[in-house]
Amino acid sequence: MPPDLNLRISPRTVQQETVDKLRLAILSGLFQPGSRLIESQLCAQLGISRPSLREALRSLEAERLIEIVPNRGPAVPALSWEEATAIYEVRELLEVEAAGRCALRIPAEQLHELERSLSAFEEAAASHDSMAQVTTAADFYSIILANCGNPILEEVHRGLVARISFFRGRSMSLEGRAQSSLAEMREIFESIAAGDEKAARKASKKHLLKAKAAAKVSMENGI
Amino acid sequence: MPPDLNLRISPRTVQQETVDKLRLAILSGLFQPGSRLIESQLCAQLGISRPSLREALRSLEAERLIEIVPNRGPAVPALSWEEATAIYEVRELLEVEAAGRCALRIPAEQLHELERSLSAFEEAAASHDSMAQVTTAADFYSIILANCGNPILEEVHRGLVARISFFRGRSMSLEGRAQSSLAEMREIFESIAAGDEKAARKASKKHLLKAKAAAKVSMENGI
DNA sequence: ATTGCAAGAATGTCAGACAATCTGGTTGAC
DNA sequence: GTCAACCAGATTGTCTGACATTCTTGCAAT
Repeated sequence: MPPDLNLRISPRTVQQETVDKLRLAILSGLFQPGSRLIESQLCAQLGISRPSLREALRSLEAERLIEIVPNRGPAVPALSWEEATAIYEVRELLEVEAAGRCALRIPAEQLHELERSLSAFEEAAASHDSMAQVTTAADFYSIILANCGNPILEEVHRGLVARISFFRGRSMSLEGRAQSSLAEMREIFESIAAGDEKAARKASKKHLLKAKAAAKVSMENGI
Repeated sequence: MPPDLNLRISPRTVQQETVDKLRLAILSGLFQPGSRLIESQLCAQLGISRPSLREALRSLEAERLIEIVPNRGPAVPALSWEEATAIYEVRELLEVEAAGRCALRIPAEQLHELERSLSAFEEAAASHDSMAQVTTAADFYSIILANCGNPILEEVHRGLVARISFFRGRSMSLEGRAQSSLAEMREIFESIAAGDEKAARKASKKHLLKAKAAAKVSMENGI
């Protein structure tokens, strides 16, 4: 038997496409937090039937990207500051651990990729494009999480980060935040490159605390 | 405006009931890992329609309790040891943190409840009823997670524990594991009762490492 | 202005249908 | 006898349509 090349491309189903489209719409802020989603409208816009849409909505509900109240339907939850804080705290736990592990085990090639993503963020930071900043910063952390050696850590982290995407855009556009963030990320990168677990943990923790503080400021100013 | 009394009991929908029933069936081991779930059979057994069932299955898929491969349908995933290890590692992160926080902030009444749950486990451990042991041990940790002050920590933890429920039953029935577990849990409880964060973390970590080792042994022996 | 009600909108749930895909066993060729 | 192709049944993916229940909203009445 030839090795399983995983060539059997699993066909993308309507429900998968729909979940992806809706997730993207939520993460990019197309649906305002607090706004309700009307099934019939979404069906028409996406060109799919109600059963398919409802399956997709259940997936997103389980991801906590939307809330479905019986007889009221789905809505994008408005994150309270307490909830956001709780998420930031768990994120800290995970990211610090991931950064520490990464320092001990990241392969050279992936380290190079991490460096490239840092450069991409540097460019975005200079360009004052806060959307690009969020994306490239997310890439940076994705690489760290992907190389920490624990796929569950990565999976849980991705789920949590998605839920606070709303804040990330806002906080990144704070005066000076991008530059500060860049310095912190560079410190993380260099600690990992040096294989210094302890320094990587410390730098990662510092970065997250500052990010949390920035998110708080932006929230208090924001609304 | 009067405070939100949350008296509006949200009606339980068919899909919620179904998710709960199926989740219970999976966690209790009624569906063997690796076995496929046939929609038509489940519909008949549960007395519901296919759309409702499929919504429930999507929820469980997002919880990672089942896997749905396009055109092959849902199945209970057979956890590999690597995956289980990864889950145990993240669980350790979360539980250690929760135990530490708990030591600093648990209210007296909840502490008492924790003590009661410890007694319940003690009783179960003496009775050689491994099902009761798993349940009561889960209760014990639920109380800790519920009082750590971070609902996200609790939520993520619950999701992870559900995925390794299969192992928990097996490892708890190992010779002497229940008694050993009891001693470890008592140590955790006493650290928390004393308000000693550091000790609580340490005890919690020790407990998890042993649980992981027990799970490994039971897995290697098991199949 | 507040309350109550009625029309409309939206959701929860079901039944039935059909095409696409997978599975397993049978047939046929070598 | 073994292996490959193939066919029938089973199963899933998706849609349409329908209807009862529940929520929302605007209007009317006090």
